[in-house]
Amino acid sequence: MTKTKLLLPLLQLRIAVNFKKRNGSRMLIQDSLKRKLIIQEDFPWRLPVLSNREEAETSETCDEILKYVGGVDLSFSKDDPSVACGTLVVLDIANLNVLYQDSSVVKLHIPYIPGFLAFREAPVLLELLKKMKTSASPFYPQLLMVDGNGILHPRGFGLACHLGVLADLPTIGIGKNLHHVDGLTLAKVRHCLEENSSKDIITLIGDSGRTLGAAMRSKEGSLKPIFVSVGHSISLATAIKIVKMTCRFRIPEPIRQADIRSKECLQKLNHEK
DNA sequence: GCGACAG
DNA sequence: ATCTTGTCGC
Repeated sequence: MTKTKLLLPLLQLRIAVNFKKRNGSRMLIQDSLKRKLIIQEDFPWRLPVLSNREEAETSETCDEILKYVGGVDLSFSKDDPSVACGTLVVLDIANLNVLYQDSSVVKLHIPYIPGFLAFREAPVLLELLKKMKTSASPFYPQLLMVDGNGILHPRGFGLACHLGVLADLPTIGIGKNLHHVDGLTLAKVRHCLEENSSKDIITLIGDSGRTLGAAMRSKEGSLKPIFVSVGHSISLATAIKIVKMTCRFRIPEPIRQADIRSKECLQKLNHEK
């Protein structure tokens, strides 16, 4: 009896120390990957003109035009939270049709810790991208939209940045909830949105003065915004344009489709059991 | 010390 | 992330 009363706190202490150590090394990894991060335009293509897309398709120039937009998301099993399905989709930005889809069911060993989402989710998604690249699919994305933040992150290096750097792809981070960072709070954001009710986008500037992203009412008259931030090799202005082009509903279509299809994948798996 | 904390 | 029904509206 007394033994357990003594050992329990010791075990908890050990666990807490290990937790701190692991996150410390993860912070170092984030800092070192961050040196490769590009926060400006760095891609070979240009945006399509959707109002007259016929013309854009057969443009006289030989410039590359953005067409293949990827989306990634994970869903989790309700029975076993360590079982997840990662999905990669690629849509045609001109009509938002799904051109490619692939899913992978995996067992996760790393827990979700705020600020360290990438260590849990990135491995599966990178594997899906790698598989697509090595299979020489003609639809390999020119840009990736990620379910999670970019530089809107405690150390300026969220999941979207992590994936962008490691996959060497332009990425855009999309948050469905605000990660409270650099003095930003939901109350402040709501206040700003109410003040400028004419605008559907407000820039998120932290206490440090840095521009971290944008809160965007992607659906007409919707109160709940989405949070757009730069992932890799793109500017916030371009990221916002692309998000607008891909929003049929509140969540941009590439991410929404990845979400829907990853859930379907788990459903099927459950059904087979 | 307390609260906050993407998915 | 996940558990959850109906319901109000275009």
